[in-house]
Amino acid sequence: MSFNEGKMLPPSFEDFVTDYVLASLAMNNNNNSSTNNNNSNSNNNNLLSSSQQNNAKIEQEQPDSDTIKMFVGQVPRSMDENDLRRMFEEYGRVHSINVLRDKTTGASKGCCFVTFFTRKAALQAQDALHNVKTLNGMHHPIQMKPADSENRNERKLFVGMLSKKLCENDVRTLFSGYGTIEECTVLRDTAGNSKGCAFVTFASKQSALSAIKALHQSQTMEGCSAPLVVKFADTQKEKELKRQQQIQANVWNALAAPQLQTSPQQFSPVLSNDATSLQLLQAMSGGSALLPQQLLTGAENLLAPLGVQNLVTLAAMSQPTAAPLCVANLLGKGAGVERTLTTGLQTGMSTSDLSTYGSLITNATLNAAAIAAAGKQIEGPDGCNLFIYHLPQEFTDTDLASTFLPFGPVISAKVFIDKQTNLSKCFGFVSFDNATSAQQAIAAMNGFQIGTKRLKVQLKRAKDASKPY
DNA sequence: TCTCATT
Repeated sequence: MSFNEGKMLPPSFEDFVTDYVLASLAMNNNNNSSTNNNNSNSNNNNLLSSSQQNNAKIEQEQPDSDTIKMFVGQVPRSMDENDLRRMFEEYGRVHSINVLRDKTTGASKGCCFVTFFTRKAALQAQDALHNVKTLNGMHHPIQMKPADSENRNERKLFVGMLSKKLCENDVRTLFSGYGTIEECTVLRDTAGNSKGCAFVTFASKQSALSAIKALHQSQTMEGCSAPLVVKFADTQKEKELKRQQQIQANVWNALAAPQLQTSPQQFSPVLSNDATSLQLLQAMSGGSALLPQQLLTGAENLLAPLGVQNLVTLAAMSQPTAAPLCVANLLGKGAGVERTLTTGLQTGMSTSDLSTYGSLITNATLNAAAIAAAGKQIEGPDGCNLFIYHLPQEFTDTDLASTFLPFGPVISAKVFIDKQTNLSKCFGFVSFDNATSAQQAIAAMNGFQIGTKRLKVQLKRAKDASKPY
């Protein structure tokens, strides 16, 4: 699906972060390189027409059957299909090129596939470019190799707890007895030192399995705290999962930070400050390779002053299906990026007006405190009372109230405290004055992950529900 | 201790 199709869904928070950051970077790039007179501004417009042209060519003439489709990495994001075609055509006629792009933003992911008409041209290009030529602005040379076949992941091993003294050839030697090695890479830091782990891809899955059987935990290498690890490398899905967990961990760090008591005024200045917002987004997105490293350091500290009151904001932003607050609008506006998000859970919430948003938060915080101060639990009508389980240990009545206030008028919020220990039992009740708000809160917050646990948010059983008659 | 990217 193209990013400029009319029926586009509201972008996920992840995509928004990417979009926002890319837009910011793009603006900087344009400013910095205004003398270059490059055409990166019009990339998106060119995209559709160029790929249509490619499609037309594909129908007319087939490449040789033994040609190799190549994957090409370390491509500047500013290069489009036309730029790349020009580069590759030095090595032979190019059948097709496609730049890998973010589905939502259309921004290049910094890599592409290229298919030459002949195998020979593909290999010539690889010879001339792979680890040889470094494209403008890149810190590493072009990486060019046959595109991954679908089953590559099940032939690819991750090797951990490897002595840092071993180089690629040492690792190859170690694994050579189990089958043909297609690729072997030792992971290194920027200084070129081994990170103590490697990837080894065998030509067959059977070889990979043999290597695991024979080598996993077979020895403890020099300088390693645990025996050698040999296992299948993470799949794309697993990496995505880990990334999500990292996001939640960052959210959790923000919430569990010691400075939980914040004044209501603190929130809107944070949002109105572009640099801080960016850092907040980075911390929540688990960081991104796109981002300058120095901005990432200390992001958790920056998050701390936000406090628990904004769990719902964080929840909304990291969970695409639930977006009760339109923070994206505000940030987009602040960065000079036009974006429209029409989620409007409650009337008036979809405003792009920063001051309105600030006062919403302020009111919510004050209300939350007031509700918590009311003390004991009040029941709403049937269908308006929620049972919430897996709350963070430190969560207070006020936190609970402010978490659920954006979904509607909360008349009561109570975390249950163990009488013996005075500690939270990690569950509580929230009551709204209407059932719709309760349903919206369930839709948005049930399953929201904090650390390794997920909030359980469901209707509290009606008082007489347990009675069988 | 999972690469910068794999439609």
